Amino acid sequence: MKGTIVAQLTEEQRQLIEKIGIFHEQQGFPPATGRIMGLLFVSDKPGLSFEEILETLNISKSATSNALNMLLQMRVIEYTTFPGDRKRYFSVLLDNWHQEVINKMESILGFSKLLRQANEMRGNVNPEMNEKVLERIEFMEFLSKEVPALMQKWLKERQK
Amino acid sequence: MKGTIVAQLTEEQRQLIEKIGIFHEQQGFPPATGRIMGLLFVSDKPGLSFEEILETLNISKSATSNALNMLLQMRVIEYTTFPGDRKRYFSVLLDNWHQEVINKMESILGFSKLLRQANEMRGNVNPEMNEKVLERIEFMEFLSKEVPALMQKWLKERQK
DNA sequence: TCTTTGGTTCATAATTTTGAGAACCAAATT
DNA sequence: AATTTGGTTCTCAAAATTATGAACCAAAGA
Repeated sequence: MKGTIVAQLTEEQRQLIEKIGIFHEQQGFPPATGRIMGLLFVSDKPGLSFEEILETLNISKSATSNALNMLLQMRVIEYTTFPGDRKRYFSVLLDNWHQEVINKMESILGFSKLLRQANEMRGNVNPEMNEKVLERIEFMEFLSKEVPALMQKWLKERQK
Repeated sequence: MKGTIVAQLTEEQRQLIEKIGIFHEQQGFPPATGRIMGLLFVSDKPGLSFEEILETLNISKSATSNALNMLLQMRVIEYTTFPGDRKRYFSVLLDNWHQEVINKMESILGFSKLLRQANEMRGNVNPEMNEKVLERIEFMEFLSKEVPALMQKWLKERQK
């Protein structure tokens, strides 16, 4: 990994990377990890190597390694390889919205199960609260029930 | 605030509070703040005072104050007062799912705007990526467009 | 076999977050 | 006027998170 000179970013690009980074931080990503997402979205290359990422963002090797592995494990990025080239070229995984929505729904459903437990545990001391909590549970369940149909509708709509 | 003896929690309740707390941590709440949400969901009282919260969860006054103010500001809890009683009685805000969904959609829409910028900035060097990113943008926009109708459907469905 | 490449892992430093405890304060009570 | 109540705010310590730099390593190339 010699000191390759990497195409520098414009101020515009830099700013957008930071904004995308901040969005990801708000979703629970560590800063450097969010910035990598920003870079991968902003870059016009089909894939960026470990080295390019590290140099363009000025982060250390270890931070880069950890961040990339985290993003791979979360299935939000992917990489391509080429014969005769040991490098991996990372890019945003763009085909996973389906799975992402499903995961979100599962998380919501998990919470609704906890609320159901809470409702049972509370007994009928406060029926008004039980009812309201139940309403919320049912709304969550309604959402997860409806979402598959919504995704179908989307697929149909953009097919045209 | 004298050393009032507060109804202790069962082990079952304690565990459920922790689970609800962990769910909230995953959504970005600090631990104590998540636990307060757990307590408010599990408790069968219509509202818990500052003192009761602090004593049942064994957290400090300052942590309690900060957490409650944070939750109030996020509009996930509310409080009731009674004439001749200076205390506030805190409870989970249960009527805000509508606003919560709207907020989430706005956040998603904000991200889609960033992606649109990224697409413009990239130009047409990598048309395949542009197209996939655009697809994702449009999916997000589709979601925000469909969600109001979905909420209407929910309202209708549970009216019956 | 020796070196380079493309990373990973480890120890540790810097930063951020979180919470405790004490001081403080205004309104109500004595 | 003094005290109590229901908190808030400040300072600081502990803990957790994030990132650095160096050491390390396996595969490939010279």
